[in-house]
Amino acid sequence: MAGTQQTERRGRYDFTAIEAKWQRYWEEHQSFRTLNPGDPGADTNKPKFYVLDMFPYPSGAGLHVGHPLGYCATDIVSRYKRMRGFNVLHPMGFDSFGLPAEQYAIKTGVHPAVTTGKNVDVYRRQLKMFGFSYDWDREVKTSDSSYYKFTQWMFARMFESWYDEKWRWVGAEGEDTVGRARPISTLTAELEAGRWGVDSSMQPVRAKDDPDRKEWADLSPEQRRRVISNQRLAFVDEVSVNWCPALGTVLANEEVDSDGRSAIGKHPVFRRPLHQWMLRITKYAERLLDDIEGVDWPEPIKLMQRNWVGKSTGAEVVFPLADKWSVQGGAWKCLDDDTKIEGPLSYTNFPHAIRVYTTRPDTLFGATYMVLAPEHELVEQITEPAQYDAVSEYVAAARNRSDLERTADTKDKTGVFTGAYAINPVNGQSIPIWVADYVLMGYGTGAIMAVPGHDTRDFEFAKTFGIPIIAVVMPGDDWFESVLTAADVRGWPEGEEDREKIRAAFREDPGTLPESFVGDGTSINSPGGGKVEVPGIACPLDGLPTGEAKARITDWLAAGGVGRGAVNYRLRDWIFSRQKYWGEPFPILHGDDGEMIAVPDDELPVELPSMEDFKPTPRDEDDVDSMPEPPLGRAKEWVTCQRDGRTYRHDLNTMPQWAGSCWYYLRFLDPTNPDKFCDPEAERYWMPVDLYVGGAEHAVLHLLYARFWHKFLYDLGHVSTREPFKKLYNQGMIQGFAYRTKSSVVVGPDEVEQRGEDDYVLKSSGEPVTRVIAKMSKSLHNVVNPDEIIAQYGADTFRLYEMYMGPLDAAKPWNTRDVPGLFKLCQRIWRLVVDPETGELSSAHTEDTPDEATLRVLHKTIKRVGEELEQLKINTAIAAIFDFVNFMTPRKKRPRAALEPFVLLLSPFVPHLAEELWQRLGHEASVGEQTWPEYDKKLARDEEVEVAVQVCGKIKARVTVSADADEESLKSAALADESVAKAIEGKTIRKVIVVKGRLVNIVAT
RNA sequence: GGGCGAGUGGCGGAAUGGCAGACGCAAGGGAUUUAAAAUCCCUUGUCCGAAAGGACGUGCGGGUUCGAGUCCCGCCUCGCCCACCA
Repeated sequence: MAGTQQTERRGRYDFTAIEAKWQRYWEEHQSFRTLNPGDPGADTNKPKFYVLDMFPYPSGAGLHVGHPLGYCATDIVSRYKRMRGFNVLHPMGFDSFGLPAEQYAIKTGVHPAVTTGKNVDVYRRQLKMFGFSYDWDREVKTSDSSYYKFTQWMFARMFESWYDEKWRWVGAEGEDTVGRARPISTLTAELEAGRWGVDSSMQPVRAKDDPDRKEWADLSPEQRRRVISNQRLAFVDEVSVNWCPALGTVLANEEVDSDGRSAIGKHPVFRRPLHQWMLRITKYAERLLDDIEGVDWPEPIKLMQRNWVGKSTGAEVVFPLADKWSVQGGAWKCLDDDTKIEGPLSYTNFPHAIRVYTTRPDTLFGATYMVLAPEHELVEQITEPAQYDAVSEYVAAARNRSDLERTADTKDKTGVFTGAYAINPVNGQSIPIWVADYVLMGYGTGAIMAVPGHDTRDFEFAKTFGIPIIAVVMPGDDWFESVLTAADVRGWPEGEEDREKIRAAFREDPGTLPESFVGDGTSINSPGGGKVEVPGIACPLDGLPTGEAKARITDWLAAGGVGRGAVNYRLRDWIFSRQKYWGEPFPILHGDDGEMIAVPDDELPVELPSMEDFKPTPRDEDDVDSMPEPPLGRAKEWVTCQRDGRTYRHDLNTMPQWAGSCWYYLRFLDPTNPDKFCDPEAERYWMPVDLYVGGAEHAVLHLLYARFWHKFLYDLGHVSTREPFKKLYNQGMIQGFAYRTKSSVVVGPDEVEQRGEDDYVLKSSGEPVTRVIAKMSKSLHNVVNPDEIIAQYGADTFRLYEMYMGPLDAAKPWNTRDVPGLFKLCQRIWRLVVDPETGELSSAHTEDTPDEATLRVLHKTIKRVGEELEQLKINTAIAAIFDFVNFMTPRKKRPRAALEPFVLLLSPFVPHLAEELWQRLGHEASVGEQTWPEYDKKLARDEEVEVAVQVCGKIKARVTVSADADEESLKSAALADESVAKAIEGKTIRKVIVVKGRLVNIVAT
């Protein structure tokens, strides 16, 4: 008995020992160390391939099975590419600053530096367990001061740069580009030389573009400073944020629940305008849009980025306030004696007016009221005394509602009338001005002209408050038909005459229909000039199709000084500061007089001070209006510093979670460089990232921020590519099982008992439940920890299982029950080579030349695995491996010449097992250093194929023919078949379709 | 409300417009074994049939085509993202 066990042990597939052995080997031999150009021994003649994972955020829970999905895939690609002769860069690091670490630290009372360090160690240990071929010498952590030194350096560059929108230049990649970031010094040089001046809104302008400009020399130092800070790409501005007094901090929108309370602790959250650091990402909106077209990303992700930037075109229009202006003798006359107007009226200098943005200037004649956002600065000025109480009450209420609350129900429109009126510039009519929270301060100008006839929101509002609705665009018949059908309004008439009646009714009062018409059509009720005395020539639009009407009226607005064509983006500038402890400090010093300077490069990093008490200061929940002081404010010694005999204070904010991940892929190229974020030669060699794999949850924010950051570095000449990530691949989510009761309560697997096939009941009550697929979550107890799976089956099995679950980009449920199938595959592969009894090479092993059948299967497998890998179809590549093993298993002879190439094929998927087998087959060097096997085209292709024969599309027979049989011989072979003959008996052959190597279809009647 | 995906056996999933269900899991049968595990072999979409064989089958309804899981139109369900963006 003991003897049997011993021999069995000697030859069994001992994955624990094998995996430990080879992980040690790789480490000792530095198998995955990647050389940079210039390093001794580097071979830059080889093509490069940069495979990047989205580095993890090291939370306290450790890796879950979702993380390694993408990591397994990139590891397989890396190993494959190495064998294909590429220099492969495959690094890993940790995104170790951020809110969750701080929250965890607050909860446990342990300093975030300590918990983060521990978590990183856990993650690193887990990642190594999988046998991933990372170059661990290149590991980076965003919370290391040697790393964030450069995050700060880059921020300082943004602080000291402006965006020159007029700059035409040919970029490093040869494209002609308009607009780029340039150092602030270039702007001051232009201003000081008088080539540039400052326009009426204190924006720098070229001298030749604005004859009325102010000269730099005439500005006070204070004004000059303001002009410059308004141009910085990193700047401080007052913005409306979610302020939670109880937590003592500002929260991101994602951290506020739909009930307007904080996700953590359920404390009230208020909208407050606060000074925050902002990054001027909006300057890059157009380039972010343009360049997304040139990258190899999944189309849905590209679309999401486009939508996030949200470009729209239309016009900005001036609506003069009715009590300040009148229209006399074909000109605007200002009734306010104190107002002095210099020069002709234009969109930018028109005083006492509301400016709006619209995508539909063609509907101007249908504007029957206006709306200001509650935060709009004019609300206070224009509200009539009689309305004052109602308006301020409404504004106060809106102020305290979170964005989520405000947008939660979009059906019920609320608002109040200000008592004031504005003049519609196209027809001189006065229309009422309302305040309503359905207009957002952050988009366009924070004010709208409301056209209830042609906008769903305005339509609802107008119906609620009894405001007139005018039709100014006539839809086509389809629209009437669908609206009337949808609303179940009977009696859509048949005749032309009746159609005309419906159209007339719409023309008279579109409010009688169930919804507004928002599409394109033909302008009506827009007569223009003659009817009312207005300035300039109010151009008539009647009869014009929407597109033409837009163009015509935009020209008229510009000519009359009451508007101009405009482009708008949904994208906002990036709020870049947090009032937290665990993040990068800003490299900014504040002087007593409000002056801000960047910390000089040679004094970076600005180290995060070590603090015992890193918690935010909680405030009384009712203390809504006192400003939060960030935790860094308590590091008294750190805060103040002396420079040139003056006292400065460090900025107390820290950067958001996203900051470090904006450029980590660049640090991997040269991770220990103390002087530069990365050596330019290394950057030119490795960039761009050839394959970037990660979850779709980063589809917008991280990927947009990183692209912006990269483009900024590109503008300043620090990187050589316009885009950082050439190809992006989104791995799908790994889901878990859950169970739903009749009353739709979802419970986890631990509350359920399985009684039979697809038969589950609640343990507590015996109530039957059905199995459903749900997100893995702590509350459902369906989270799977990879450690357990690896302990039981090994890393190679784990890798195979995750890759075999389904397509890499699809969401799919984890089912532990399927894992043994892949373990069995490893064992079967093992036994193809090793005799399980003796541990020697299997007795079927032979040095003979493989027979033809074996060669054919082998070469087909080489072809299939390679082709599937190139397309990241790893699941079907593994299916090909199964096929090979299924073929080989029952064979009496397993020639070395067939097994060796197969082991090479295996090595990206199951690297430990492949190394062990390779060694047992008598090789010294690592399997990873071998060259990927080539297949013989002839052998990979079948000599004979079975072709289906259809009669009228129904399969009647199968015939075997030579693979390159031509159409004629295929046809005759098909017709020669008995059952085919029977099926067409007595019929005439109309047509024969022959698809070479596939099928023959005989059409007979 | 808008946008984008996806719906194929008991389950995970294959299938350049050309033989639906590769491969795996689960299930059933057999060999081996004192027995079990492991291993190896076979069966396994549904319905009718003893069998040969036949009919039906890719969420539902239409269409294009010699031929549709795949393309087009309309609907249903699920998932994800955005969400009053003027």
